[in-house]
Amino acid sequence: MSQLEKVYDPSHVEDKIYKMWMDGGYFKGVIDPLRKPFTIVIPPPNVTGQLHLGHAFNNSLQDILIRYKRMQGFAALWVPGTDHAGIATQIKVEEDLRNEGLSRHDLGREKFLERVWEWKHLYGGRIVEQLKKLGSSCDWDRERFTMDDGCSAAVREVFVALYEKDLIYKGNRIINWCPSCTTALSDAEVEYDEHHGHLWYIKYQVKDSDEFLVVATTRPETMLGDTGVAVNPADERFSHLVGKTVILPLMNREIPIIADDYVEMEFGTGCVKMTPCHDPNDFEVGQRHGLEQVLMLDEDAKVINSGKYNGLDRYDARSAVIADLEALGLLVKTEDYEHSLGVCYRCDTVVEPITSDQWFVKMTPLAKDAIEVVESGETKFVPERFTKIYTHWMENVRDWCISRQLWWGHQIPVWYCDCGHVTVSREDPDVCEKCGSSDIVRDPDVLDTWFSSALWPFSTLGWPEETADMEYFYPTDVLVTGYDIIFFWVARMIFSGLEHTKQTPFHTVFLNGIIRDSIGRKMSKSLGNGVDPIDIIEAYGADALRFNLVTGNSPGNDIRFYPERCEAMRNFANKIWNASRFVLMNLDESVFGTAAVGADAAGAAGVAGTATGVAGATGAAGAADSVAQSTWDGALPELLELEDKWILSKLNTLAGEVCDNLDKYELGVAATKIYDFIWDSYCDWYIELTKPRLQAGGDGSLGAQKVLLYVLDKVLALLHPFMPFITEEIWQALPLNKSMLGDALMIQAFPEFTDSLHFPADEADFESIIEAVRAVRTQRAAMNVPPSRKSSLTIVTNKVSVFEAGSIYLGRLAYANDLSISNSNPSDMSGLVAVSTGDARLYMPMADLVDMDKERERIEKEIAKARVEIESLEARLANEQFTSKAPENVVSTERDKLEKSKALLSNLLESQKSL
RNA sequence: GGGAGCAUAGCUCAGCUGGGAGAGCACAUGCCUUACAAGCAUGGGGUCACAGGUUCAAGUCCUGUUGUUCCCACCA
Repeated sequence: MSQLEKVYDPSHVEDKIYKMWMDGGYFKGVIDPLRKPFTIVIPPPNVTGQLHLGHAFNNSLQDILIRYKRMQGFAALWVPGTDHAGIATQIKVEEDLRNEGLSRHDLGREKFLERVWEWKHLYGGRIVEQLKKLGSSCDWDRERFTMDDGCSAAVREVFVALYEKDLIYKGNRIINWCPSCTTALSDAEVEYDEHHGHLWYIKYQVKDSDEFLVVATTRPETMLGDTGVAVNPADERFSHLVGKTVILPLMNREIPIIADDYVEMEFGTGCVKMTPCHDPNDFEVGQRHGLEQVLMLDEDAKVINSGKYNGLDRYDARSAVIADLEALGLLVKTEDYEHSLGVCYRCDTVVEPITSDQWFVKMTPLAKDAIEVVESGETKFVPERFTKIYTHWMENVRDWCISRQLWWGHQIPVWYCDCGHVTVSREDPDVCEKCGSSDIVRDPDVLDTWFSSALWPFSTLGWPEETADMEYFYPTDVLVTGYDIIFFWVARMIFSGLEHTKQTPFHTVFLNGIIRDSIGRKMSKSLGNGVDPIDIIEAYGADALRFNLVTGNSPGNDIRFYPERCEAMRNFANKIWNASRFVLMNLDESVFGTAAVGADAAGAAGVAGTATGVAGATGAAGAADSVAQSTWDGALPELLELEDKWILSKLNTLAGEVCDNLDKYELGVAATKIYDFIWDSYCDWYIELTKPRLQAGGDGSLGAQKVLLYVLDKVLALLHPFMPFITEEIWQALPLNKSMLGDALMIQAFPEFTDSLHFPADEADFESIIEAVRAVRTQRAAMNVPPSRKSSLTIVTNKVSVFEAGSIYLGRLAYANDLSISNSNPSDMSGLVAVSTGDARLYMPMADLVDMDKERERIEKEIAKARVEIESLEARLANEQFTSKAPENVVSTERDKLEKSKALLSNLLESQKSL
């Protein structure tokens, strides 16, 4: 009857289903006063970027949460968008230009920016399309870009507001300079790598004396900019020299010897050369002591202000300086030295600390509330341990350098006038606001990319306008991102949200780890160990990729990625596919009416059709049109068999636990439970159990069909957030009352726990049957009996009615051709092999197949084991400490165990008699 | 110099608020049992890093040790 293919092929399904969702408008976040909103904003990927596994992971998590909440009835909104990624994007376009033999300066600012926009239009859609391949249910009508008009307006508003509150200032301070990107960087944008370098010891002669001071340095070329030598005030070795001067070698400059606590007496020689323009510490010491500032490197890290060294690259200058010092006999010694070096997070170039005029955000006043809101629990981190990392950073944060010497980005809204006045304005001014001169020049710098990202949760919803979206969807709910950008992004969103909207931008920060390769290395371009998610999707399907990423790991932990693991997940998808195929092909047309027809229709439009190449023609419309319909009201049969209650009760428990896990962000645990239920409980047991009923026909068969379909429907809903494509594809084929339910699984109600389907006693009864079946199978396997060899089976049990209820399938599961169930031993025990469980003894006439001596040995062992178990349980229950202190349910569980062990022992002893 | 994570089956990892260890892959044996061989059944394999402690009860909580990874930090 069913024409569904035997093997699930995601490539014929996913695009079609995605289009169906889009056409249905199911991703739209709709303002509905009757519903609660649930909002997630995407961490905007770089507009020039390509999807990597980190994106795939992060966006899978977001999609799971948003689909779950949507199915729960929330007005779910997932806001997508991309980031202009100042440095990264500018570098790429400049690379392009370089291939044409041009630099950005050849084009000029305006032309260059045109080029970047062109680039953006060309590649900006790529990553968005890749996100769709993953199944991301974003509201694409609300897609934003950090440099679109709205976001730019937000940036402008924030800059001016902070300036007016005196929280933004311009200052000449020491900053991190990337000579390759030729821009300033914030502290967060510098990464520190261990580096083996040297420590050079250089002699500085004290003026008018034959004494020398020896300084140690890792960057000898910076001596060209030295303006002092510092010693510790308590250091008696040098106290007589403080206040005197030394002659700076090579430059022959007279510089003072000063005393400052910053100097550690034990380190090096106890004397530190002071280069205020090129070292953050020296800068501060210099400020305290009024040291002169000599800048000795320009923006390309070439030497300036240093006579014959001018124009040398910093490393050439280092060699030259060392050679000259050595020639003069001033180089005392050179030691190998391990130290950390700051490099640019975009291009890995060693950064230079340089004094420079830059714009800064004052952090201390902003950090205060941002700490408070996290410590009070108003904003929570999941996992919780990241709270400490965040607060520690926030408590020690320094002012944020926000100006960048780039062209691609939000240009700083500041205009300078010859009169000295600085105009900072929300609107582009024509004249100086003070003197009225039209001769004003705009600050050429742009803002740090993260300045605009920091506003993302509200700029995307229309702020600073008072939009309906802002009103309804803000604050957002959960921010899902990698722990590696807590400082760059999360922290800055929190203080920005608090400062500008007076609210925390989200109540939960759900952090995910880093994806590593199979041997634990970070994936990187330079290592070439990256895996393209699109390749994985093509090979195994998006559902398999998602399931791989989300199972087997816990929140905040890194993941090693094994493509082979996707195979297991693809197999799981195939398992569901075939189980569904089984259910569909067994539904009775006369009862499910249009159902069977509908199932076929969907199958034809979906898989069977695609397999014959018709898919393209029918496409998404085909799937939507062929939604299976049924007149079945969805009600369970009045008479539920034991196994029906068992599976329904397990499903019910599962639904409760999955909701619970998802609410606690334990996505992996939830996914694993669904996996186990589908594969183990539903496929390996329940479907097998229904086969005899389905073959027998009648009410029993119909009941089984309804339960099969009911459970499949619910479990597809449970699985849908994790594996959206295959679940939707199958659901479309299910004969349900879609006119009542709606046309897509993704908008069905998410199953939850209900008392009416909770049957613990029946579950336990059925477990007795499972246990008995397993015991028989184990014994047969031990005897090497193939399933094809049937035998009679005599079950002796005090749960006769339970086993009788299972008699229809017991024979099949235990490979028996003749079944007898009673509460007393068979009259003739000769030639029987027996296995025992707590509730039954099972006799098979296969004595000829076993070595009786070994069989006796086996039973002896089992008896001994049971006795040990009983002894231990009795001891525990006899312990007054245990019975009085342990909770009642634990004690009763132990009593049950004891009863069971005793029953098992008695069954073992009884079956021993037959040997 | 601070801080954090991790250490569980051959491999990769789950194990939520303490009640007697799981999955996937791998391995072994037997099966084409009419949904699925991308499958079914059965099995082997773990002093849960080490040492203390709390508790009636400890992979699970506390302390320390070792190994490992990472983050932060102004020691030239």
